[in-house]
Amino acid sequence: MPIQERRERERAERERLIVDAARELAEAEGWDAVTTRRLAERIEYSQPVLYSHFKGKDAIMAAVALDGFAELAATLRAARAGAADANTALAEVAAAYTRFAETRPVLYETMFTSAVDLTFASPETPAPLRAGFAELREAVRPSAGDADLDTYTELFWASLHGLTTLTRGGRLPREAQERRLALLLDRFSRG
Amino acid sequence: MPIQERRERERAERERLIVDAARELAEAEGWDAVTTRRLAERIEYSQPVLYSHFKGKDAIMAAVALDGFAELAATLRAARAGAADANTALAEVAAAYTRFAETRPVLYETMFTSAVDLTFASPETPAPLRAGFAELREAVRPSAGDADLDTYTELFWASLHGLTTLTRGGRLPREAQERRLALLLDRFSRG
DNA sequence: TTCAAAACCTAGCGATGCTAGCGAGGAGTT
DNA sequence: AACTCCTCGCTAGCATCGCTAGGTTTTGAA
Repeated sequence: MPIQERRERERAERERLIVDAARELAEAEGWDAVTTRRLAERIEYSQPVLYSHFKGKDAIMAAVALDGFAELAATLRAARAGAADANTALAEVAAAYTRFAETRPVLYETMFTSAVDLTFASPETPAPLRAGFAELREAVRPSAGDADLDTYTELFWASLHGLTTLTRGGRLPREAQERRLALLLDRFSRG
Repeated sequence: MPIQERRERERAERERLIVDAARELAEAEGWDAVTTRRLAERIEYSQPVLYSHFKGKDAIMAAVALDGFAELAATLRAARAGAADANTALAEVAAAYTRFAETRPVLYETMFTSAVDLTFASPETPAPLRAGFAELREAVRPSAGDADLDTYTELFWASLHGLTTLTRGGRLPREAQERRLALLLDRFSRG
């Protein structure tokens, strides 16, 4: 029955519409400005339609976060692929990471604040998260030495994450960010 | 006129009452459960009294955050003071930091989420923030080498912060936290 | 004792996330 | 082609939120 298929397709399209609209609004004005009423108006449907797709506003935020992880993974992949040797690859990946967080602050915050309770290095982790983690792992692999690779990757990710969030929150002076990154790479490059 | 003094004293006491009650409630049930109505009931005053002390709920959260920074600074100081040599001092400080974040998750999150827009290493920074930063700086000083000390401290702080927030958010497996910490110390201990 | 000025409370506003319940219109059956 | 059913999306409304206006009580001084 192709009718059922068409309906499912249309439903999927509308779900995409919701997530994209939510992300655009959030990135432009923050999540407080993304009310269910505004979001419904934006997609030209009524409010309750949102709840036939998502359990609530939190679930919409989680969907946006997942999109963000997919985009981050792609960004890191591109950065790593375009580098000549291992050390510049690591530097490029780190720079791409902070650039990503800097240019999409709301999206980045959503990715790490929303109630997605899944770990990075786990089998049941969503694919985009695993992909991003894998990119980082390959980037740090040459300098891991005899340390456990996953643990080493986690620490590197945590350092990048700490740098970006503290800088974004105004806790660290933004003008010294490059020096901090250089220091980080210095500590993580030499095996 | 001692009457005026008594009033100011009572006002200060009540403000303390508000902040403490807010913190207790938040640590027990999260900030969403800290409504202005519940908070007012808790301190046995009416709602508008809160607004004669603070501009809004955000300001109350900021006050709680500042208390948290003072407590963190004291914790770090105690950890550093009780260590024999430089390397164990650094390890003790790092352990105390993550323990602090682990045992007071809501407080810690408040400290870094609330809209306090002040940097660590700046003259106009509140004292508790400066004190905490100073403790970290002294802890990492012996291993800073020829790197800029403030930048080095900021990177160390950021790494600790990233580890705690990612672990708390469920992004990193909790059972490997000690190994990550050991790896961090390994990278930051040798000058 | 009177009076002005704080101090504080009751009541209510606008907005939020979310849901109940109804009506229209397409899908399937005879 | 007519009828039934059921999915879909809407209107309307609930409970609760942060916050504020306006009046009432209490307080300290004349």
